[in-house]
Amino acid sequence: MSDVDLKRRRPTINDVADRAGVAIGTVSRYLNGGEIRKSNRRQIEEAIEALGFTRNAAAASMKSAKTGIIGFLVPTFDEFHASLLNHLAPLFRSTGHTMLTYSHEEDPRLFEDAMAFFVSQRVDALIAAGIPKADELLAGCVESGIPAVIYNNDVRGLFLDRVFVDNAKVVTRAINHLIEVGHTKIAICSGREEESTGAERREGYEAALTANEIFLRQDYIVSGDWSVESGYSAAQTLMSLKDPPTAVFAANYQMTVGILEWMREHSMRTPQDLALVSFDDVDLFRLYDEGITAIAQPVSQIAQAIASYAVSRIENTDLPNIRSRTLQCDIILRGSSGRSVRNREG
Amino acid sequence: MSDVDLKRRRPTINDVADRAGVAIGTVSRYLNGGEIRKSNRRQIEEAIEALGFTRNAAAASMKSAKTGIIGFLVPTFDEFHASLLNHLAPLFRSTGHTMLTYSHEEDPRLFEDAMAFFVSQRVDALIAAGIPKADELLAGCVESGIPAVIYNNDVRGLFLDRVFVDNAKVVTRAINHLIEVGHTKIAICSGREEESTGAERREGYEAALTANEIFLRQDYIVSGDWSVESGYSAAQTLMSLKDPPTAVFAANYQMTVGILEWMREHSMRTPQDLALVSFDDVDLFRLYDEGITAIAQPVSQIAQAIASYAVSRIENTDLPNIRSRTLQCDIILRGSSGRSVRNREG
DNA sequence: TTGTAAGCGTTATCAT
DNA sequence: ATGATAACGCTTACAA
Repeated sequence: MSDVDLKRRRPTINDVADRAGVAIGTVSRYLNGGEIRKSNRRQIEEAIEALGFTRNAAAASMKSAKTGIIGFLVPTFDEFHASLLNHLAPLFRSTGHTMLTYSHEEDPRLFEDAMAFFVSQRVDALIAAGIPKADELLAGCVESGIPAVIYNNDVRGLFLDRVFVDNAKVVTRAINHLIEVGHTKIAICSGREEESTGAERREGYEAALTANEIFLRQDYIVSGDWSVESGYSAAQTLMSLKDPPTAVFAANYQMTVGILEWMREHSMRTPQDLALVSFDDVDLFRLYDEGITAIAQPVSQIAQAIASYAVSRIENTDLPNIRSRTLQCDIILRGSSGRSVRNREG
Repeated sequence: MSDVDLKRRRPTINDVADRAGVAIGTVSRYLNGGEIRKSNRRQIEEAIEALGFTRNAAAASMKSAKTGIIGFLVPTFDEFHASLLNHLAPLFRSTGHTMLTYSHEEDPRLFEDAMAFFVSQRVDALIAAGIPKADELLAGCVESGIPAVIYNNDVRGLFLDRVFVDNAKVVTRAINHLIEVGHTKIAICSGREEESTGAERREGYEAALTANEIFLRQDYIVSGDWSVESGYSAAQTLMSLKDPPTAVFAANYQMTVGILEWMREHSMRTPQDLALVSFDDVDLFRLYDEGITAIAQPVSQIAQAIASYAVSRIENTDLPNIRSRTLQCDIILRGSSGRSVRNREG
């Protein structure tokens, strides 16, 4: 049968058993780390080596419930997720799990595809950022009994573990800092308000102004959509006002990049022409000019919380309560929020 | 049996068939898009909905050879890979494939784990950056008949499709640019020379100097390991020379960040104090000061080449020849390589 | 310790 | 178009 040559049928546990002169049960036990007579062990190892056998995970996972796979639904491979994934991978690895990613680009249809895919793969757990409309989709996963952990955006009313950061609180602190330095004309370039991160960051902004009895000017509140472009046009909008702000808080990294681009094109510098504080901290902010003051998410802690929730649910399928963890962010003070020359209120 | 409630046994095609009052073969045909009598179709859809059935991919892939999965062995989620993955995902999606990532952190053991995992999952194809020692590992995958595409670093002697960029050529052009602007004391912070990208980028550097009859000073050649730290110490080393360079080429993004950090700490600016050209282009380089001249890899084209090689091999398992594609990079001229005041050779 | 055999949830091949 | 049934490659009792 040259058929074997052509089709390259992969060797199975049967082939290994044949060649080693033992039963398939023995080979299986060998593969799963059971006790094997020394001579047989050698035979089996020889056979596996010679045949180039590798266990078919699909077949294996049909009997044993666990696949060892944890599926991560990545919105997009941005800096935050890149960092999060880099932290998460070793954590899952150390508990014997394999993390696989599937990117959905925040498209609900792709999110659904991703979910369906992971469910069909019978992953042991799912990690996802809550996105608008995710609730219905995640509900199905909850019903099917697959443990899931969500982060970033809340999804109400589902039996899921959650890991968040205290967006509102840290933003309030950041705005307070701008106020202390002398700013009163403080604008915000906010993210999508349908997402709880977007809403919370804006709430934090408003809370700070209110607490300091600074009037909430609607023209200082510009809604972005997290994108670089929306940051760029927010800067444009704000700086075209008759009474432009002296400081702006941008609710994420990308929008800050957009703002910086606009400023560069208009030869404006920070903090002299506009003070700046950004959510998320990246290389750029450390190196840019005198530095961009930024809110750093505790990525390592976030990763740890996610991993521990996921793994504990896998190992103990009937933990009765939802767990929820809200972590604190740090503010990294840099030049962009420094005292500026001409920003004292007249 | 409350057993069902507790264990939450997932509904199978059998349960669906029972409830719909048809045979499992019919349900299977429905699932795979076959012709079904209208009344039955309705019954089946009702049953699937009511039961919350989802096909078990593992079971399915036991009979049909294809899994529809393409495995990507990611070294680390850095900016280049983030971008590459973002480009690749939709391409594979459009051909009906699912791209999954597994990160190996350039650790040969993890690389091996990743390979074994994907092979055991019977992925349809594998994408990997060549890493040193990858050859032995990838050899196994070639033997087992899984098509693979490698990029970035070459791995000689294996039947694999390859996608590269012309590292040497573009670096030569970049160095020529520095020479044209008046530099002769040009240093390099090179990457790992065991990797072909590292070696080629250095070769490009040397070729430019040689062609311009500039003596190759060994003290201007500092070996880094691609990391931020190695860039930082390279800057330190170079600028401590009695006769320091006036320009430096850094072989990747991270090392440039390290160099910039060192320069910032020592209040040096670019290009006045040190001209700079970097491999890889990122937000930072566009926004930094007067900008950092950078070599931009054609990520979109790289993704397209990878996807087309992978998909064509999956669809036609016996393409006789290895395909190889070498793409050209662009040089984005910015301020950091501008004519500097005090860099004319004395 | 080992062999035997019964599944696991699909797909595919038959008749019908 | 549908139903019955034999694989697919493995794990896991159970018997030996």
